[in-house]
Amino acid sequence: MMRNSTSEEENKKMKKGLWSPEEDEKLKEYMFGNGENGGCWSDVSKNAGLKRCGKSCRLRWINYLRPDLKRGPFCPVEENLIFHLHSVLGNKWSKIAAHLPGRTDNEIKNFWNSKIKKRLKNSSAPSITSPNASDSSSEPYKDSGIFSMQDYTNTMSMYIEPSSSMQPIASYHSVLPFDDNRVNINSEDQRSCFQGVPNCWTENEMLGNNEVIGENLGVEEQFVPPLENMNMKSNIKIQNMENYSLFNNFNNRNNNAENMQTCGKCEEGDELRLEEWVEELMRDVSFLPSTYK
DNA sequence: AATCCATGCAACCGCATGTTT
DNA sequence: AAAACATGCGGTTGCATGGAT
Repeated sequence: MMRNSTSEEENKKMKKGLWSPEEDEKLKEYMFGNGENGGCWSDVSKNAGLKRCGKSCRLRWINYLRPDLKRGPFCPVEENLIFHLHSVLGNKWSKIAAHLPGRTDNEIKNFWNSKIKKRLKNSSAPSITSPNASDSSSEPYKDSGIFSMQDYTNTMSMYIEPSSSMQPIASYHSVLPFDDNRVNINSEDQRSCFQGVPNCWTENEMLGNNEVIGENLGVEEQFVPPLENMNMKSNIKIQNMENYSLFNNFNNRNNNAENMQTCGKCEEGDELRLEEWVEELMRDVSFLPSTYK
């Protein structure tokens, strides 16, 4: 990385506040001509003839001018995805945004702070940031209008019933534990939620039945059930160790039989309460990046 | 018509982290 | 190893807008 002589004094002279259409044009023109790798952001600012600091240019490009951005309101599918991912990742907006093609971390953060927080506040639901995993009687968010526990439980069964193929957490199919908004990607409305998903993807790929999704998610992704949302008394019968391993080792890009490690001390045929299963899962989190521990 | 208030969103700020010298 | 700088992230702020009074 080349150093730059961007002094404090220079930064003070930089313009702040809203971007004018002219400034947008300049930045777009430069970025289309040079690409995001055409230099460091302070160079972008200079070369594009903008009196903005590099940081401001970067933000404007990433959050507003990028051609692959999807504007407009969040569809129910996206809302559910955000909700679900937030329950797993917390306020890791950039990580959440990585699962929503065409959406920015800022957009999602704003959405969360305005819409979802309000909805949760209006309901009597407990705070999302203070899950009480041991309280089996609670049904968080039950009355928040965001999802029903029954739906959630049904969806969880998708993960844990060997009869169904295990779905990675961020597959678009598996992230619909809420509402009646089962995804029907044949519907134009729902399909529009997937702008940014490569056109070549098949329905299966969009629904997560393909390693393309896993590849797309990156190596850091893994299935981490949102503890606060679970019916901890549900029973899981481990009938298919392959799926159980796959479930627990989604972070492993190469989910082949040789590479699979088991997580916890479960064996085929074991019957676990979900509560126990989660304990098992959380006991062995050595594969998780430190940020998740 | 004027004012107040709530809301949504764009942008800034400070900090952490990574890279280069 | 330390300093300087760039980048990225999350929290926060402030402005624009629209609805209510």
